[in-house]
Amino acid sequence: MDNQEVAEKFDELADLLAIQGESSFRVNAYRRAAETIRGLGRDLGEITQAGELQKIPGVGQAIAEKIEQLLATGKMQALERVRKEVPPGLLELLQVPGVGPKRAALLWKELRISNLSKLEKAARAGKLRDLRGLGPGVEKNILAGIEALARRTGRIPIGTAWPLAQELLERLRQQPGVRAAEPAGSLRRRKETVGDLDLLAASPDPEKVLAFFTQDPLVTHVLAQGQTKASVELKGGIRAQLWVHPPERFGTALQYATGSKEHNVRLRERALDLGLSLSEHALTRKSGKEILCATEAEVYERLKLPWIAPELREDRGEIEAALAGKLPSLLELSQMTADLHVHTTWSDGHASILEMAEAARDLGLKVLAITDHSQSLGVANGLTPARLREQRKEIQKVQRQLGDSILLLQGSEVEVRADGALDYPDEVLAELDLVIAAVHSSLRQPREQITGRMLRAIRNPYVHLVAHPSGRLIPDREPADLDMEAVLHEAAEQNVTLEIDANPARLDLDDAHARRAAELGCLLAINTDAHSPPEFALREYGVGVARRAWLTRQEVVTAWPRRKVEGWLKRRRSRSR
DNA sequence: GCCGTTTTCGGCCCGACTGTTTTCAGTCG
Repeated sequence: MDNQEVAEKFDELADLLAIQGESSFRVNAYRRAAETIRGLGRDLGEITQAGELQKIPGVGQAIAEKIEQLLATGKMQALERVRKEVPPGLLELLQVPGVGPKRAALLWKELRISNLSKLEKAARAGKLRDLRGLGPGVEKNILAGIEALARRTGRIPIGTAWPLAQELLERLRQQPGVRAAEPAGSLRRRKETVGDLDLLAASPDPEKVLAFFTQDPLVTHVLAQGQTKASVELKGGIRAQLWVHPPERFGTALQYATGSKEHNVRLRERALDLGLSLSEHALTRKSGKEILCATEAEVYERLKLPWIAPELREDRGEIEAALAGKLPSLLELSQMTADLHVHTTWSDGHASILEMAEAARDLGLKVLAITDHSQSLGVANGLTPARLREQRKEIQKVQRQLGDSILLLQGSEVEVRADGALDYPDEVLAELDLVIAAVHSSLRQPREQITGRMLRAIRNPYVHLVAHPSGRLIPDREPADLDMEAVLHEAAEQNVTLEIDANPARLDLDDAHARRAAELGCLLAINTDAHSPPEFALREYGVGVARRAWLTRQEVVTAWPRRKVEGWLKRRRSRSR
């Protein structure tokens, strides 16, 4: 059972107990534990064996025992018990906007409603309005909620959400009176997927801005429009909401809307410790006097903290680090110097070596590795050793054409075969400047097999880098069942660098594993895996993952100066002699 | 259920909104 599954069990336990009317503090303790477990980047099994479960924040004796039980038996007694007491269908009721634990319990107790379809039937029959605390309004909202649920699109990949948000924000910024317009929520924190687009604007005249927003060409429906907030549906069913705050309160507003919820809870506790109350409108002294913050930096300053980058705001230790003066100096897009994984028309790319090299140079990159597919990947027109040698000549030709402005490397994205052997013999690998090992097939092998296969590839002395290690595709393909902790340890041991594939459909490694990799001493490389020049722009999503993983320039090979990258290539190679 | 250089017991974040109410409960973010 992996971390994700354990987290889901605790979330379920929390939901069920909430329906039972259990103390919200206890319920929250389970939810917090679930959230922390999701962000660990290290297998709970490992942590259990090391006897370190209770070192996880929010995990005490009781939760530690439940985790151990889950890992050992696949079940948790406490959960099994409440599952018997609460009809399982009640959990899906919680998905309906307007139905929380209290109402779910009421619906069950009074009307024996135990699943969504029964709820819908009862609502249509007008039976909900007679319940205590409910009325025709709630009934109508619940029906609307059920319909919204039915046409709900899943989470939106950041690669879709970010450009849409930028387009909306750009138009807002051009409106007179709009002093600032920024993304907020998980979008600003650069999560790999977002639920909706949270946008924030500063203006002394909110209603005018909101009216403009609801008229945007991207908007298909206006779901709600008040004095400070509007909620709309965009093409493709994506939801967006805009809050407009007065400029002098924009700092607290942006801080609040950026979240995460967990980070904000910690921040408000911090405020209370300092005799202040923090809300989206202001910091308030006990006397009732407000302290207004126009910028986020002022909010953090008033709380006697350095400004914390949005990507870190997940309550994964950033507050403690800030207090200790140990926040990392996060990697920035402008620091990127290299891309070590791109394709050309030699395999399945859409542009020539020259076109890719010029595009990279124009973006200011100093090193570019041409890494077309290896021979066994027939569908992608993989290169035989003979074609590989021809390609080398062309790369050299382009290098002469472009001169010193950018260093071109000949690499290859070499298939790791089902048994862990690489797709070229050693003498061919030895001719390459850069060898990337990558798994594209047999991704559903059992854990032991695919882990062993990956470890064998990492131990190959010619391998510099492992591409998109988990093989996942968002949202279509789950990651391979890898023992990632073993993979990261071996990579650290063998001095093999791990990729953060910047394509928003991959973002692989993910943030949690990238952070763990760095903790273990691995180096990382942010590559675009570009198949055409415009895809170099995807770098920023890889940088987002790296920042969420607390990475600094030092840990990211593709942010190093050219000389240092060359040294890195040789250092690995010297091990192979 | 967790947590503690104020505490091993008694706390545990904030406000808007909605619909139901005559002062508040529930939900949401």
